[in-house]
Amino acid sequence: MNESVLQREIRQNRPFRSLAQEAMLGLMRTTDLVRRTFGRVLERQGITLQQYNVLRILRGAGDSGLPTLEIGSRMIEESPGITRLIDRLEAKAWVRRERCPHDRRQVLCWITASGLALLDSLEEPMAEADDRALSMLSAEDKSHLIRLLDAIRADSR
Amino acid sequence: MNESVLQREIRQNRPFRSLAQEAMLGLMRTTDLVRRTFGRVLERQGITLQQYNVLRILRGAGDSGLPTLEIGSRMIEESPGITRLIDRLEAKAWVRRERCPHDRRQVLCWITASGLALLDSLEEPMAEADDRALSMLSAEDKSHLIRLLDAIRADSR
DNA sequence: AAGCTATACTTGACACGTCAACCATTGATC
DNA sequence: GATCAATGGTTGACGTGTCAAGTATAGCTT
Repeated sequence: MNESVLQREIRQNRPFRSLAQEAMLGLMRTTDLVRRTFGRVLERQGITLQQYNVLRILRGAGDSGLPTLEIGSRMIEESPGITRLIDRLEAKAWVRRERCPHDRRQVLCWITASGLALLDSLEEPMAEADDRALSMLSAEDKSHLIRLLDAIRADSR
Repeated sequence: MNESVLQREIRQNRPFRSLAQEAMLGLMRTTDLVRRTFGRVLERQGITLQQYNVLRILRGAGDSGLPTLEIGSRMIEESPGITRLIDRLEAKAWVRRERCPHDRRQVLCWITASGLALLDSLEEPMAEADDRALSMLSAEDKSHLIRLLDAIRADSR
């Protein structure tokens, strides 16, 4: 009877139903772990992972800005969360919002200069965190992991 | 210039800093996706993914039950969340709690008969969800994914 | 121009994760 | 046996994900 790594990790004697189950559980536990690792890097600057993601999306959008829901669709969330997330970013002056004159239903969002400065200061520590989190994998392993994950997402949409 | 799958997915023109960054982002997006898939299966029974995990842990513990924080440590969370999570499970009568007579600081938790029945009824739909989520991967792919994830967790602890 | 539907949010409610502060009980120390 | 630190849990506060319901604006239909 050979016990898997994960099984021992969660002190569960019941065997996995299938490879698929073991992989899904591993996926969730691994992601929770790395998410917390990144969270710790970011919390030093008073920012959360989701807020960081939004700022990066807005930086990518440049001067033209982005409507609220477009930001939401580039993350994975449903809409309602985005409004409040951006409320907090605006409160910290990392984001500026303005009702769009052409279509008054939309609210356009831009990253501010201080938001850009924040992202700059996080560039290096975050790159380090990425590398450290996967330092045990070879380049080939990382590429393979990327391909496997791409495949999972491609099919479940 | 060849654009990665993920890059197109998030409509971001900036290239990834590294393979590690691309893999991390892929990990988070993929997990969010599958988490929501499972969530939809479970919500039909009025239960969340975390509650489901706790019930499974308690089923594994059997008649001797488990102290509150021990449950927490088998999940990934910090302690405070567990108390309230179990409050909700107790409210739905899927879990029973009792202060431990030998060490009155501890609160032991057991899954109830109706909790067990709930798990039984979820066994099949959850197994199906696992398989469907990874149906595009061969057995070899799944094993490889499991190994890669195990390796990541083993080193970041 | 009035009415209808779709779009783009916004708000309220509830489940979680996480931190900090707190309370009760134990167990070791003096 | 009193004191004190450690252990096990709970509570409050805040950020977030998600659903359902509501509001304002656009744009098409008639």
